[in-house]
Amino acid sequence: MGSVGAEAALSDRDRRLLDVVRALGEGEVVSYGDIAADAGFPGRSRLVGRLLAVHSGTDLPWWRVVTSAGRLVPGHELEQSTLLRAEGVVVRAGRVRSAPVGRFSSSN
DNA sequence: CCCCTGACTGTCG
DNA sequence: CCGACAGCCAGGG
Repeated sequence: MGSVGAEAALSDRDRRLLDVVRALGEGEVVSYGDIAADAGFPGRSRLVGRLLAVHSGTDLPWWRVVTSAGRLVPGHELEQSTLLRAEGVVVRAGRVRSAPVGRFSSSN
């Protein structure tokens, strides 16, 4: 334990937000607001965006997070769409098939 | 401490 | 569908 991992520097709030993102499974897509609300911080959607932008590259499945409109992350649409499609999520014109209200599957 | 920017969101036209 | 506005909070200069 004594390792000073990046998480060690995180505040309880940030850690909780990241925890919610990590809890996402394959084909499960939610919005920034959902993450924030689920972590106990309704309305703090911007925090999630900034947090993901900083921590992207770790164990964080950032591609499972989209905007409330189902819009993919600007600048990462191609990569994100590829990752989502690989999980069975239907992506169309930089957008997920419906509103990010939970899990997305080709059979749902 | 002030000001600007941002991987956000909902409303309005 | 898209742009403009307002509300929101945090970080960097």
